[in-house]
Amino acid sequence: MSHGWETIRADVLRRIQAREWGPGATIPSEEALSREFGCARATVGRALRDLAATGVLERRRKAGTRVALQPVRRATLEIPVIRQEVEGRGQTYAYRLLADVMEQPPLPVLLRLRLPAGVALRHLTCLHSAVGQPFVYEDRWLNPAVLGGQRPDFAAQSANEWLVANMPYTAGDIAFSAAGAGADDAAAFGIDPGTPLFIVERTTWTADTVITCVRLAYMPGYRLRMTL
Amino acid sequence: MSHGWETIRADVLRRIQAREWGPGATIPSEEALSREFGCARATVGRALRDLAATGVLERRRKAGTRVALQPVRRATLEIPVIRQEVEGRGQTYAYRLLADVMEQPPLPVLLRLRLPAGVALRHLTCLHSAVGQPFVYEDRWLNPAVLGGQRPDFAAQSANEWLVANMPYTAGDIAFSAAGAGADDAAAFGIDPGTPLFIVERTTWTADTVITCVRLAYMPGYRLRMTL
DNA sequence: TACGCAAATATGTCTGCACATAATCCTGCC
DNA sequence: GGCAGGATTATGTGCAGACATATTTGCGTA
Repeated sequence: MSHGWETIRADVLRRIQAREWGPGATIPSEEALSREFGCARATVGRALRDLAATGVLERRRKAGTRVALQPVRRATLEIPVIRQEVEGRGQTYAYRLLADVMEQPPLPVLLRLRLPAGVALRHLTCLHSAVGQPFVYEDRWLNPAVLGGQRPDFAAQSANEWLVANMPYTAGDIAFSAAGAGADDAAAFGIDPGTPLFIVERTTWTADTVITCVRLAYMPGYRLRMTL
Repeated sequence: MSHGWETIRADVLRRIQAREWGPGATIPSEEALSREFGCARATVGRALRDLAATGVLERRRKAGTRVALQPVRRATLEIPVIRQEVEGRGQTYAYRLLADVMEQPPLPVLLRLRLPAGVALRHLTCLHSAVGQPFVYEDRWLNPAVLGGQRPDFAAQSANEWLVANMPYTAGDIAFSAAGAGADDAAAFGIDPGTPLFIVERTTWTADTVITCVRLAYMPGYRLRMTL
């Protein structure tokens, strides 16, 4: 009857979609299902665990497995390096460093990085282009301590790429918003101040040290797409 | 030594972060690791599979398991019903239906829904408020066929909530962008046209039928946050 | 009635084993 | 040297059984 746990997952999902098991209903136990499908309990468990991970099912010991009442839509967003995003669309990518200075960051940045006042950080601004057109204007604050003696050439390699290669597997958070172009943004893109721009702000850190805090302003009209 | 596959996952991750196994390096086989950890191969497999799912490892049969060279950042975004998003912050939620008519959608909507020209859809506009302030202005096109004889009262229950309850587990895509407030948006929020707004556009369908296509305009200053 | 403890139960995890599958590696032939 | 095809090998999946753990349920008692 079945070739594999994916078949079982598909069948369970089908029954849910067909309302055979309605929202909130408790579905049969792993044991019962394994008898029905003629396979081991572990195999059913694998299928149900996967559906629970995507939010379709909710499982609790002893209480059993039930169809989620308000299925939370979960979407996984893959955040590529900007170079890859551009080249993945078959366009030519270019990068230019605009500024690289040590200075004290403004208060909001300090708060987000949980740093005391008076600390100086490396402040980088740069421009990513696709097909010669400005694509993303980047404004980054970097903790110089993470360089650890190395002196990467941020004019040649973007800080983002250096970080993925040298400080990978970090924790962080990310926020999306819309904002009117500031003076810097307007100059970078050659547009009027106030033009709506899509903004991404990221903060990353390891267990003990803050690494970087970056604001990315995307070209007017940019859309970030993902699949549910 | 080990209490469970999560311990093993943590230890493997630690070694990767400590550069014991650098980016691109092939790590020992499941067999070797299971001997080292003193557990069954399946247990190691579970840990490595999980790390592969989060993008830290790349696995291929026969080739073995290697540390991802360019670890793709994956973030999982949970998309809540707007009511839950507001109430989850301890704020009072209110909903008001502004319009509900049958009409022919504009071309971009038809294209996204892959419908032929001339089809009429149900066009709903409504406003979600938090603490009495406009929070989201919603502009939705709904395929009337999915109602299937039911006549939900969209003045009392938002179309979104009706859909999660009655047409759950659908496929779809979602896009984020920034746009200047149009006339409708400006009227809904009481702001100047052109004010930058955060826009979410969603299209959902089942295997065979298109369900709905919605544009959500969030209040000025809204930030969508997620954790890496 | 209310409360607390014990039994029952469904999921969570682990073990050991087996076979399937996909790549790579290597050998031998041309 | 180059190529085809088989041997090798690491992961992918499955099975059966066992024990761990979290809850619920129900029973007995205050």
